[in-house]
Amino acid sequence: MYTHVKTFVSKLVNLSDEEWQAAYPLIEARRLKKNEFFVHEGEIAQYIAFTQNGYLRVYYNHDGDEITRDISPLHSFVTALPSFISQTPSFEIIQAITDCELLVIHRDKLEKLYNSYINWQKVGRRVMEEMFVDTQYRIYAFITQTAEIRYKKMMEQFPDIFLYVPLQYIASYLGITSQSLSRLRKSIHFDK
Amino acid sequence: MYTHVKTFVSKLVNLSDEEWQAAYPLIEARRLKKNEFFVHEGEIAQYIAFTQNGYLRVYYNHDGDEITRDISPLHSFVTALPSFISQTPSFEIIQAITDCELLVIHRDKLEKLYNSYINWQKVGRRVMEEMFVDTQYRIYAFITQTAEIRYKKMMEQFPDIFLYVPLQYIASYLGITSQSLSRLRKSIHFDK
DNA sequence: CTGATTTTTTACCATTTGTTAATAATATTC
DNA sequence: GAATATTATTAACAAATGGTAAAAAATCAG
Repeated sequence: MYTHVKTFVSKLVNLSDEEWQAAYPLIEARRLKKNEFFVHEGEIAQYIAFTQNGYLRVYYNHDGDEITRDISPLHSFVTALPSFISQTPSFEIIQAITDCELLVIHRDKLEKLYNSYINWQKVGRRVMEEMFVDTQYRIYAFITQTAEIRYKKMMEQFPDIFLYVPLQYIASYLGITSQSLSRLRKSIHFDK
Repeated sequence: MYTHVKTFVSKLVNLSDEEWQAAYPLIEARRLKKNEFFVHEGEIAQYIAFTQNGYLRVYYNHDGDEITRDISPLHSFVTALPSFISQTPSFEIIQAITDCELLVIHRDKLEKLYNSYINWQKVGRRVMEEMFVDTQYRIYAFITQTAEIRYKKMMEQFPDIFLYVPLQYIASYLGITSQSLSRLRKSIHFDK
């Protein structure tokens, strides 16, 4: 059950059996059907999720458009961080793109884990560092690359996402309209 | 001497006097003249800085262009994180835009501090969380806003930066060429 | 299966931004 | 302060992307 999350975390921090044992009772399994919400708009995000299976989308409503900030890769941590950190209503919405199996932990229990084990605190720090670096690369991509290149690189890096995720979400993630993505895909096919 | 950094950190975590006392001997003051480097290309980033005074620019060389990922606000933490974390040669370059007064701490000493005090580990996590959230907002801005709006918001949020930082760096930070920024500034003036 | 809904594609034109090149303005150095 | 280097602006054209509307394709619900 914990295979994937242990693999993920072990790459960042080496935890003892005892430290893992302390965490297990705090973790819950949760299933989401496609289109179900993990965080509603205006709700205070109480949980952080690790995706065992399936894909989540993080987005918000902007003048009637849904702006997709993130499509979770398999086996990654997801939460509406601004809300989760400051316990304020979330403008970000998290929804299941496919049926999902999640491991989730409640904020209070995570806080307890953080405060009881310096190594879990360290996991929190290391996870955030990695997420920050990933986001930095995405900013570099926005500055230096055209939408076409961003699209091609995304296909290379996350080919699985294209099997399950509607193109309109991918377009928004890439920072373009779905019409632009269509045009771009067409021109790529003719290039070959 | 530590006023600004204490103000900054205290907003995230409450540290005891003892915890602060443990940190002081590990912190060094460093001055940089305008255009001096804090991290050279290819160097392994050994230090993280807090800007007491002055502005740093984080950028990298891309096909002969310098791509500015960050212009440090006053009183903020700066490092070339990918290099700092993994101790690999840095593709990111950090350079002083103005004369700077920095507080710096060596990676090994920071690591020691992290491993000795759970609350310092927590500071590391909280700083990363805030930086991650800031970066997320920047991604939303790239997706939803035109360069003109990004420029206007940057003027509101960091008016001081415009007093000291060449426009070409600001243009790159905004994801456009300096020519585009010029055109955009011109049209804004006529709007009023 | 079939009608309804959602998603994707297409087309046309408008807008934004990039590219190149030249000039103007500003800062730096001797 | 004059010469040099750097930075900022301008212009004309090209390329990328957006907006709107409609059609086509795919998916969903009963």
